Amino acid sequence: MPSKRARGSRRRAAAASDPTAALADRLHSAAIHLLRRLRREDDASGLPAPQLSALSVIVFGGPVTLGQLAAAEQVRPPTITKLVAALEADGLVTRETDPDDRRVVRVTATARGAKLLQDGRARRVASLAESLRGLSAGNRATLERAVPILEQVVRREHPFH
Amino acid sequence: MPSKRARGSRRRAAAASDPTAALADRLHSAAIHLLRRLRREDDASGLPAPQLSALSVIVFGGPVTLGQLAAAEQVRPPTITKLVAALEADGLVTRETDPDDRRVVRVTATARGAKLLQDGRARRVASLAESLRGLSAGNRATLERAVPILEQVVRREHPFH
DNA sequence: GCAGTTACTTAGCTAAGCTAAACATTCGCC
DNA sequence: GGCGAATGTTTAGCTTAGCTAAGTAACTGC
Repeated sequence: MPSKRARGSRRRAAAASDPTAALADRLHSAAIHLLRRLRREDDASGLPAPQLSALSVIVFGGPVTLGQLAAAEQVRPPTITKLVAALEADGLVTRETDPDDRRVVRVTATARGAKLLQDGRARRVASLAESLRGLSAGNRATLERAVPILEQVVRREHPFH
Repeated sequence: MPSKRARGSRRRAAAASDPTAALADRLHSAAIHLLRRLRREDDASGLPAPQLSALSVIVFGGPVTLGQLAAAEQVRPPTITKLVAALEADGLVTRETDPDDRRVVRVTATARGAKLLQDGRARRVASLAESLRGLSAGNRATLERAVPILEQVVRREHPFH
C-alpha cells in the first residue's frame, strides 16, 4: 500500500481514498448505536433481542431444526441450544425429535410464542418507527430502498473467509 | 381458538398497514445480523466491538469524562467503568482525575490505543467493505445516502421516553 | 458392524449490559 | 463553617450472549 502522506494524516487519507471502507465504518457504527437504543425497548417486551430474533425465525419459518436456526441466526450451535432452551422454558416454543432422524430437533412456536412475538415486535418497533416518522418522506424513502440492500449484504458469504 | 392462518394474516396486516413500522422492524433485524457478522472480524482485531467503539470516541473526542463517554455510547455508568478498565488494562487509554473536580475522571487515548484503533478499524471494515464492493454502484450510492439518515435516527431523542 | 460424519449438548470461559448501593466530592444554604 | 443534597464514579452481583473444546447419540458407508 503506497503512502504518500505523513503518518498523522494517513488514517484520514485511508478513509478518504477508500469511500467504500468509510461507508462500511459508518454503517458498522450506526448499527451498534441503533441496537443499543433498541435494546431498551426489547427489555420492555420481556424478551432480549436475540431471543426475539430467533423466535421470529421459528414463528415465520415453521418447524425448524436447531442447525437451520443456527445458520439463519449466524451463530454457533451451542448458542442456539441456549436460546431455544430459554424460549422453551418460557413456554414460547416446543422441541421435538424428528422421528426419521433422531439426531435432529425441530422447534415450533407455541400460540403464546406467536402472540408474544407479535406484541413484543409491535412494542419494539414503535420506538424506532417513531423516530422514522420524524424524518422527511424523502429520507424515509431512501431508507426503504436501503434496507433490502442491507439485508442482501448481511446474507452475503465471503469467498475467502 | 382462531386458526394459525387467521392470526398470521393479522400480523401481516398490521405490518402492511404501517409501512414505517415494517421498515423499523427490518432495519432492526438487519442491524442485528450485520453486527453478528462483523463481531468475528472485531475478534480478529483483538478488541471486542464495544471497546473499539468507546476507544473511537476517546481517540477522536480528545480527553473525555466517563459520564460523557457513557452518554456518547448510550450505556449506564457501570458499563463504561468496565469498558475503560479493560482498555486501560491493555494500555490503550489512561485515566486521570480532574484537578478542578476530583470526582470526574478524564480518559485519554495512548499512542498505542490510537494505533490499535486505526489497525482494528481497517481490519474490521475490510470484511464489510468487501461485501459492499459486491454491490452495484447504484446500490452502494443508495447506502451512501442512507447512512447519514441512520446516524440522525440513532442520535434522535424521544420526547416522551 | 465398525469408522467416520452429523446434530446437538455440556462445560467452562469472556464480555457486555443492567440495578442497587456505596463512596467521594462538590454545591447550596443557613 | 458545617450539613444535607446532588453529582460522578465504583463495587457487587446478577443475566444474557457468544465462543471453543469436548462429549454423546444417531445415522451412513464400506
